[in-house]
Order: sequence, then C-alpha cells, then structure tokens
Amino acid sequence: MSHPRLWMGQWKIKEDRGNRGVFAAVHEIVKDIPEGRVTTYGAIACMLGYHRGARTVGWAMKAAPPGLPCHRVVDARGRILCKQAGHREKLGSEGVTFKPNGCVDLEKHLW
DNA sequence: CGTGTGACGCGAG
DNA sequence: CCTCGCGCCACAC
Repeated sequence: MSHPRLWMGQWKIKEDRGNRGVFAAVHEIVKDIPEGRVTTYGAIACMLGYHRGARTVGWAMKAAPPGLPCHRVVDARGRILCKQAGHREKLGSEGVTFKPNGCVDLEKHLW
C-alpha cells in the first residue's frame, strides 16, 4: 500500500494534539484531503499509529464536525459506508472515478 | 475501572 | 465479486 502521508510524518499530529483525543487528529487529517482524492479509515488509523484502529477512525467520522469532507473517506474496498448522504455524486463532481460496481477507484485516487 | 458500541479490516467460504 | 465472523481500539456511561 502506498500512503504518501505515512512517510510525511503526519502521524505526529497525534502527539501535537497531546493525545487529547484521536477525533481531533482524525479531523485534522480529513480536512487536509484535497479534492479528487480519497483515503480509507485504515490508512488514517495508520497515520496516527493505530494500525488496527480503523474502527476508532470511523467513530471520529461519526462525530465529524460540519464542513469536514467526510465523503472523501471510504473503506478499504472503496465503498462509501455513510449511506445517508449522496457522497458518490459529490466525489464524482470532484473528478473521482468509480468502478462498474460503484466502488471508488482507490488505485487512482487514493491519497 | 468494567462493559458496551461502532461510518473498519482481513481472511475464509 | 459477495457475505460471514473474529479481532482491535478509543470513547461514553
């Protein structure tokens, strides 16, 4: 897997946040996701050092504040878990392409 | 401090 | 390709 942020020292954000809450750290990362790019819960977890804390990242998303581009965060297979919103269309207008089955093309747009 | 919970990940069928 | 089951972790109570 290639996660540019992994070797950019982004996981240090956790320390910068003083461990006050992983949520804040996750939110910071999600905010930095550029348009036309997507990332996965597991990737974010890795950036923070929680190589197995993908679920915790999901929690952070649930508590995500307004304005957070949470539609750019999908699962490891490129599927949008948040069903309530039409994120798929949003991503499409940002230049993200999808596979025939509706999954995001992670190979092309993974952050 | 123990228990329950969840927008996940991955292997196996 | 899809579904099922187990494991993992931080947070709320």
